[in-house]
Amino acid sequence: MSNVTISDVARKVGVSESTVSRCLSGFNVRNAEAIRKAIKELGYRPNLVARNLKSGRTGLVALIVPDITNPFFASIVRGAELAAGEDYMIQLINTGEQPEREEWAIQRMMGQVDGIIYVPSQEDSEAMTDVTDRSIPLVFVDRLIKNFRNIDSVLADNLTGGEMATQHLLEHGHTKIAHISGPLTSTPGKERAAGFARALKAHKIKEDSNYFVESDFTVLGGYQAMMSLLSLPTPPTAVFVANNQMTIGALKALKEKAIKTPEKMAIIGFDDHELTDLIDPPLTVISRDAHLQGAIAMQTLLERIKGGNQFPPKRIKVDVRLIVRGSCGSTCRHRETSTSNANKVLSASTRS
Amino acid sequence: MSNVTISDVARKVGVSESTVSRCLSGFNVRNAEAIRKAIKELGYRPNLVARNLKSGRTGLVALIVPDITNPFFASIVRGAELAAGEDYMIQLINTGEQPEREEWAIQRMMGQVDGIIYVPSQEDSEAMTDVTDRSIPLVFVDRLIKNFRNIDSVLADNLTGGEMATQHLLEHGHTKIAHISGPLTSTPGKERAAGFARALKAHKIKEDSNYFVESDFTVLGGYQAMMSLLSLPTPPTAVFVANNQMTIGALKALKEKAIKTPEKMAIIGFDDHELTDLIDPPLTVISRDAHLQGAIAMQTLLERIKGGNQFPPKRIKVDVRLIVRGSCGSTCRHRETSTSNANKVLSASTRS
DNA sequence: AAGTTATCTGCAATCGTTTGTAGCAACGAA
DNA sequence: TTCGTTGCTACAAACGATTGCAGATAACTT
Repeated sequence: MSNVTISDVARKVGVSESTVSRCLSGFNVRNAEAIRKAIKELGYRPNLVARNLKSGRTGLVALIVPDITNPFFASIVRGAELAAGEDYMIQLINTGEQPEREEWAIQRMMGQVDGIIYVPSQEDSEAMTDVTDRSIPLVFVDRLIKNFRNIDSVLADNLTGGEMATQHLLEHGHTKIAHISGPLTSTPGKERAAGFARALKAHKIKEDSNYFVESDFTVLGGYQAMMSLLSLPTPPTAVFVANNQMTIGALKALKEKAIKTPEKMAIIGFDDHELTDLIDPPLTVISRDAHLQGAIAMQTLLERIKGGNQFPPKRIKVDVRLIVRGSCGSTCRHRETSTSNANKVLSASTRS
Repeated sequence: MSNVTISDVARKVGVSESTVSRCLSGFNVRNAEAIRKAIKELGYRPNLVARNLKSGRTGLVALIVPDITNPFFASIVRGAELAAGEDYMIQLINTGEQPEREEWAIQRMMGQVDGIIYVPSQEDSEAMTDVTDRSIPLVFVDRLIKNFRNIDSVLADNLTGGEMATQHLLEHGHTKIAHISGPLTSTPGKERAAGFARALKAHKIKEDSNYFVESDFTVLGGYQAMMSLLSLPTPPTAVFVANNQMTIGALKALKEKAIKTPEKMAIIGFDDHELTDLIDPPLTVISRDAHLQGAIAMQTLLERIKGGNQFPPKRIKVDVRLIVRGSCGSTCRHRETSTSNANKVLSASTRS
């Protein structure tokens, strides 16, 4: 509602609009003082929309995430924001994992933002095909859409993560190990499940389909999945849960059934949480630097916005690490193992 | 980067730009079919920036919060987004409780958004005075800035909350009760501390300045505060912590010192958390509906955007309630007490 | 003092839409 | 036939800034 425009300022000082404009952009101007004074007195503030129309850029980046209430995504957003600096602001959209809403959001964002950082819910999404046509920079984070082969992405090393988690349970002597997976239509769901399978195979343990429950990354889903595992004739003695929300649900189920952890049931989660070392027992997890992941995504996007399609699509994977606490049985506390020690480096290794 | 404009479409069909424009806005147009076809073929998408310039509105609302990583603020944002519907999108800014960044953000937002929802960090902020001059709709959430008397706000009933928390500890027989407060320069910090004081007074317990630690709403702050309480010659037997982050810190301190809760130290927090019933012992808290608070804020803002300053400033307070778990001693589990039962109603009671 | 350069200024076009106004055709009513 | 109405359409003027261009002024040079 900026009532006062640049021409008001110009008129008051007695110069042309262009002079005021140039004064604002830092050029040398004769009546600079008077102009600044008039600007202050009138309370003039440049209309960014008009400026954007002329310049063709908006200084806005859309961040499309499933649910900001999930601390993991909140960290991604925070990391991205910090990496954006003062040049770009963030437009946030929660999709609730609903593909229709994702499509709506993308459609609506195009032509209003300079780029999009996108956490899609499903790997196969036909509806998104026309998005690529439009030449708006896009970066996938955490998950991707399969038929978009030429798009930048910043994922985690989910395969190794799933493998490490399962391996850890195996090392504690478990053989009846279950996996509560995310949707197998999503990148992390699929990859973590693959890591689970690979670790079992390496130890020559045949997969029991009863011990594999595909869920939906939600608290409720995790709760139900754990409940169904507990109702098996011979329940597992250890569970690898594929994300933080489902782990919470699973823990609630264990608590409700008064099942002792780790004695009766060892549990390992994916993605850490500020409270994980306060719960009973402290939760062992596979973790990664979500902040970093968001920052890299933003950095990649900004390069793409500046540089266009000059460089080939990047496919970055950030490292995961094992944080051992108490929920898988006795080990020295707080041992941390990382897939590499380049974890904190912003220029993370680009693989494959 | 929308290369193709409305005039490209017009030329292709052989009509004027205005006809295409009217077709898009739903008017009856002779060659509607041909126009729609051309739009599809050319991949035309209206330039929202240009449209906004003409219409004078951007369809954007800024949400300025301290830290989206705090689940409480994440819920506020989520609630606000849902209340915004499809008409308004959300632009998110984290301030990290830094007043300079808040000021920068506000300055930058004005002229780019239609309204601002704002969680300020300090009650006295001189720097913000020129913000009111500009007639851009603004709503305070959770906290406010004092010298802005004529601005809408959606706060919580902090006074009652602080009182209820302290009262709860008193009912468990505690007399040596400490308070880890937020910054007394912030609305909730001040009001919750006032509630604490009022409850003590009502029970004729004189305040011990050793038992009052002013902290900063952060995990680290809560940790340090609890540590300092524990190092007192006669430590308190119960603590009321003024927000969720500090409570986490305080719990970490207790855990580190291996102090049993609630036997050696009862603790009650402010604001709930998905994990509070999984920690050991489950945490008793004062809680409120953050989702609702965000939704009401957005609703108020939209009314203000539409209606201007026709109606007087609203000062809304949402109710708080006590959620009893285990951290204050044995009571029946999961008892809930609310200041009123109108909690879930979107049109919350407007007081004072 | 005259010529050359450097510095600043205003005009007008532009970014991509929307929208008021006037013109035009078609139609029914008198 | 003529007049008023209706229903579309095109033209052009906005919205509020930026910017190339040419003209004006000032500041040097010789």
